[in-house]
Amino acid sequence: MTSHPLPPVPAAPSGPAAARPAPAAATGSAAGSPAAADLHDLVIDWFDEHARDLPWRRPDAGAWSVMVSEFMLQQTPVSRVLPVHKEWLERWPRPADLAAEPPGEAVRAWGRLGYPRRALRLHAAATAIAHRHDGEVPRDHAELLALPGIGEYTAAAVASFAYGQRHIVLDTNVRRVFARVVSGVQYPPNATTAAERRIAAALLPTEEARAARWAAATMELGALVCGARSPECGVCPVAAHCTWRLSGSPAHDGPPRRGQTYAGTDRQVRGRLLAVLRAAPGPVPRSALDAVWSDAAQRSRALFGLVQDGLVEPLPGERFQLPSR
DNA sequence: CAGACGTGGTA
DNA sequence: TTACCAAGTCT
Repeated sequence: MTSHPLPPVPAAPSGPAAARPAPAAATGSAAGSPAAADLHDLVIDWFDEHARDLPWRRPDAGAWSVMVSEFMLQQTPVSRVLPVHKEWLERWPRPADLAAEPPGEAVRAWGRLGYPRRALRLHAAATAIAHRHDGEVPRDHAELLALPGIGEYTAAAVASFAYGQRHIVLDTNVRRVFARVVSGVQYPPNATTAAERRIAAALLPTEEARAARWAAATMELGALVCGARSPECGVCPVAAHCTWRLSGSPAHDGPPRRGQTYAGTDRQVRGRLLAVLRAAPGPVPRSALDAVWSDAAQRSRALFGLVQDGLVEPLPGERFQLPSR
């Protein structure tokens, strides 16, 4: 089954509004349709053959490895997570190992992954696990959701990937795949909608292990084939079933999808400030922090914010360090 | 619900 | 070079 013969995929129409095949008009919920089972086979077979060999997917990877990877992968590419995840698991093999160190060490080891509050939350989550869950990453979705830094997606991802449970795992990759294959649009809405959850629920395989496999497979398909910028329909296992493609791959219409500026923002200043703290072995004087940004007002605002967020600890004598507790 | 929150790669 | 994008969460 690893050599599932992919059906030949006709080239996408390149001309203007060239004769488009009638959009497989809303054939209704894919729920009961036999097409659902077909999709499962096609995507899972593709996954069997093309899934990346990632550390947190190996048989010997425990729930903690999966959980750490999920935190790191929130808004950060796999390629950048790989080396840091390895360091973390070697240094802190279990939640209790991380919990035993000050949160500042988590922030320091987070390096340049970005969004360092995730490091703080992961440390807090590890502490909660050590104290209230006997050191074991909880299996229960609600208990996972109650941990800091774990939201709807991550709770479902850990329960599904680490424990093989049946959950709706809706991340940006899966949402994009469903938007195209099922809804026939290029991109999903900005925020997850009830309609998307309904589609995901209808498509989720009944059998538990298969549901977990499906979750990982659809995510991987979105990451490797059905990319945001360059969908490679030529190698897509479900191109023949893709509503978006069958309707001529219409471009996204509506308001711009995002708008994420960075240069000159408080975020950039925070990043520079924290970089100084991470590089220093101990407390640093305010003068060292003053050097990273010329605008004094913005600088102090950013520093204040970091202290408020618990990412920086102020010390007597105008000195600062990463949080010691 | 919109906006804040880091960083670096790619088109 | 600018702009978008990368396995979200929290307020």
